[in-house]
Amino acid sequence: MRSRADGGATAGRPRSEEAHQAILKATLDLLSEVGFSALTVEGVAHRAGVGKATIYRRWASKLPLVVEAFGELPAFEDVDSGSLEGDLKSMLRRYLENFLATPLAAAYPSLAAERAHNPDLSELLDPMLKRRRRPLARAFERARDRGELRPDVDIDLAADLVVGPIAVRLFFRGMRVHPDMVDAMVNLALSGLVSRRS
Amino acid sequence: MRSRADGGATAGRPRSEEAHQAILKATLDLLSEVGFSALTVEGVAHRAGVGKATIYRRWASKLPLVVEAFGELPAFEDVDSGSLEGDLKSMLRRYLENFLATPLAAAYPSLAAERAHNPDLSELLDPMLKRRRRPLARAFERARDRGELRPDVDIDLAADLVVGPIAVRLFFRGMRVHPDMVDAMVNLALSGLVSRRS
DNA sequence: TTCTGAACGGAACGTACTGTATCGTAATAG
DNA sequence: CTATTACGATACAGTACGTTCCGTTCAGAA
Repeated sequence: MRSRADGGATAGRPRSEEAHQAILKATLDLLSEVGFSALTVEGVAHRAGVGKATIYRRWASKLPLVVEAFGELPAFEDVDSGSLEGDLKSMLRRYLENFLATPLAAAYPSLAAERAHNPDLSELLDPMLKRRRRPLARAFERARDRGELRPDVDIDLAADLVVGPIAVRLFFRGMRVHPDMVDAMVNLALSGLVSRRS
Repeated sequence: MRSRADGGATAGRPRSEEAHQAILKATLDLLSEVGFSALTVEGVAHRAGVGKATIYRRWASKLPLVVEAFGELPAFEDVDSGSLEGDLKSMLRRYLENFLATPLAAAYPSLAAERAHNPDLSELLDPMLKRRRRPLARAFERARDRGELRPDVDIDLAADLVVGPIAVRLFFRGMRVHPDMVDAMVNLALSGLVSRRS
């Protein structure tokens, strides 16, 4: 995920992997501290102890840099507990436990907003988002194979149903979602809203 | 929602309501065209045909200006169809029909991201977000009173369950959500994911 | 009517940042 | 060794922020 050609084995000084990692780390640290809007390439350069040109040799601008840094943040992890309920609760609990230790809350919505006016960004983001979501999709596939899911359920939409409430609370309402809340959320998505009376 | 004191009835030239509305309109137009990041106060001033100082006399910075403009964007509208299903489908369909005609896709996530590093913003946003969500909450209250909801359902969480998938698709996945998709989404939230076999 | 004061658009200003270019030095391959 | 790429630090032209200023306009008070 290098936005700029990194040159093959040619005569010349090789790119410094140390600088590369220092830049990504500085980006994540500053995202946490000041958020996306206030993040500057100059600030990243200073924090990472590199020259600005070093950053611009690798990334065309702030946005692709933040996209790559974003890709290093925690996503859903594979869990196979034997039941959909177990998978979902475990996965979401893990995600939430990681959430507060990362700049996800500022980075993810900012990237989402940028993409509304930058179609090129979708090409960078979509594969990454899909990858990050993959463990969740697998949990649903297993559930369908086990006959746990209603037959007419669209798996993609099902995943959105489970992830949606958490995303709204974390990202849009700025709420603290404690990992213990996961149970109630998953239960609700699994059993639905309507009274069994109908 | 005036961020700067607007002076009572004193001797002096009164604030121009025309300028005020022109500024808000220019803000929304430019949000649509260039998004939050690329929106500049200088650009808004030029588009609205006002001086920069005119904007800064009313709003401390770009952020409160965008917040006020955001508050003018479509939200959920009150619908009372007699059933929860009818209410939800109607409300969400209306919301989606309006969505594409507004800069919601860029503005809302950006404000959400900003709030992660600006607690003061929560004080501006929270009342507004609550107000925008109120019709939805009322639909759930009516449903509970009619006995349509399962007795243990938390209304706030229920609303998040319904809104969540749409929010994820609109804001985070950059998907086109056609108003006709509303039926499947609401049906899924109402009936849940799990097979009736269990 | 004049006086006072707030607001107006346009412009100037110091500061910060963008993205590019440059420089002397460093690290490689051939 | 030469040629080449990369490094950090710095300079540069351009843009935008937020503040200040100016001449003009719009209102209330006297």
